[in-house]
Amino acid sequence: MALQAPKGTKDLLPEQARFWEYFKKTAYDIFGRYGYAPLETPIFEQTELFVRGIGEATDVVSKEMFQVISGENLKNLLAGQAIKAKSQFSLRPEGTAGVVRAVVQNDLVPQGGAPAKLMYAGQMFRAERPQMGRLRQFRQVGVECLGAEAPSVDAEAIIMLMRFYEAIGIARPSMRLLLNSMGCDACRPAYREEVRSFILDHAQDMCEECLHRAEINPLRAFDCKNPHCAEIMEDAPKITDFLCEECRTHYATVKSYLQLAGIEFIEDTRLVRGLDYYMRTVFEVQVTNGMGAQNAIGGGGRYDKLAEEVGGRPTPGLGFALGFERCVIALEAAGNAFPATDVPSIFLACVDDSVRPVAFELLQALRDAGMTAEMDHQQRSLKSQFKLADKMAARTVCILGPEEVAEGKVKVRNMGTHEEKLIDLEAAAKFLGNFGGMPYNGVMPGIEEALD
RNA sequence: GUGGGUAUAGUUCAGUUGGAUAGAACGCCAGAUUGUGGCUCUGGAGGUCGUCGGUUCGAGCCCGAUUACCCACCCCA
Repeated sequence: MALQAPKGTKDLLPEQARFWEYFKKTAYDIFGRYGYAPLETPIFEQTELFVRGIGEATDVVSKEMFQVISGENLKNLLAGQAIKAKSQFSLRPEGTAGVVRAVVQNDLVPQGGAPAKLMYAGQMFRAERPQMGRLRQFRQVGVECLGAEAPSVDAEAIIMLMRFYEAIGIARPSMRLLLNSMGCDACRPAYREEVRSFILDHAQDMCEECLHRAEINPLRAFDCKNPHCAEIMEDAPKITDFLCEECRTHYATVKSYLQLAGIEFIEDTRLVRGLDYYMRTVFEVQVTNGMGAQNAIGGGGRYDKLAEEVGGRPTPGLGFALGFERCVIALEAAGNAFPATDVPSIFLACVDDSVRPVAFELLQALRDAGMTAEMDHQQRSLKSQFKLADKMAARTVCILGPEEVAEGKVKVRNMGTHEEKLIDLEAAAKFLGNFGGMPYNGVMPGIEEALD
């Protein structure tokens, strides 16, 4: 059997790869207006960074990371030797930890300095069982703002996130923005305990999974898909009733900024994020139709303690990540095609094989002059060369036959108007440079005019 | 890690209770007066029916195993 791409990975075929480029560019354009600058971090990091940053008990860290190991260390490991912590690497399962590490390491938020606003785009890796909207290698675009605690940071991030979705063609009504506050070290522990005892009080009615959650991370019981559990959790204590004064004010301010900006949101007290570093503001954007089970196209929140966790000085942070592949699903489900990339091109058709060297030479000249040009490479008939030209949406076809070449000419055909003109081979590149950029149905200029 | 589903042409899929040369659409190739595309018409190429084994006079179809993919749980973007 032919070799295949690894499970859970996908090739981005040209159309999709182009869209990925467009997707990144659009994100960087929009986020750039909000002051975010690009940052590229390694695709693998010390495993310890993710363990400390994301949380040892999270699923992402405890069972979904791809380990990276050099051949030498693998040999040592198989021989029963330990690998130094500094040589234990994992492919990044998300972007935030690496960015925060880079901020700390490069001191991008010096004491008293302005916040560092950073954005990234790239592949993430999680060793999960693949399904719709869930791959082992997937692409995320994300932003991180380090060094500012104000709720305006949270609000503007959410605003630009929604702006981005609309810019790439996901209609506002098809999305819903969920918002919640998870409290902070001051108020969350008490709440957490409250939820834990609530679950234990209803132990006989809850699924086994939730009982397990009660001990590990009680808040995750809010995510349980079991309808019965969900029903019970409806009556569970709500985080919003437990927020401390600071968290309450922060949350209220974020909401008021969003309202000011006309961004609709749904307060969802059950929204809890699975990564340990989140606190205070958390949000998630979902698309409801055609997404399968994985309907979150983006999400994020505040993580004011993460920098310390990674060994830096206390630096508040906020960020989000959005999934490229899931956005593509949302776009396709809504019947939206990728933006067409209309590259006007020129095709050189050869009447017989004798003129191929001449065509080949002209082809390079056209490309050197900045045009997109192509010829047949399969000895096809003239007729099918024209079909090829059509397929690549060539506006112009140059016909080279023994007769033309003998006179040092080339015949230029406007595929829209069927107009044909004989011009000198030597002047062809210049002529086509002027003509090639014309609208499909445009009239060819006179030769003197074009060569002016 | 746990369930369920699918596997037939380049692609999307038909294929009746097991029966002779396995079909369609689209795509591809070639023609339809000379050296010229889109539309139309005609013809043609292309399949070890995922793989291995079993039942049977006979298997694309039934049984078992295996692999791959998909979907769901879980988790998350």
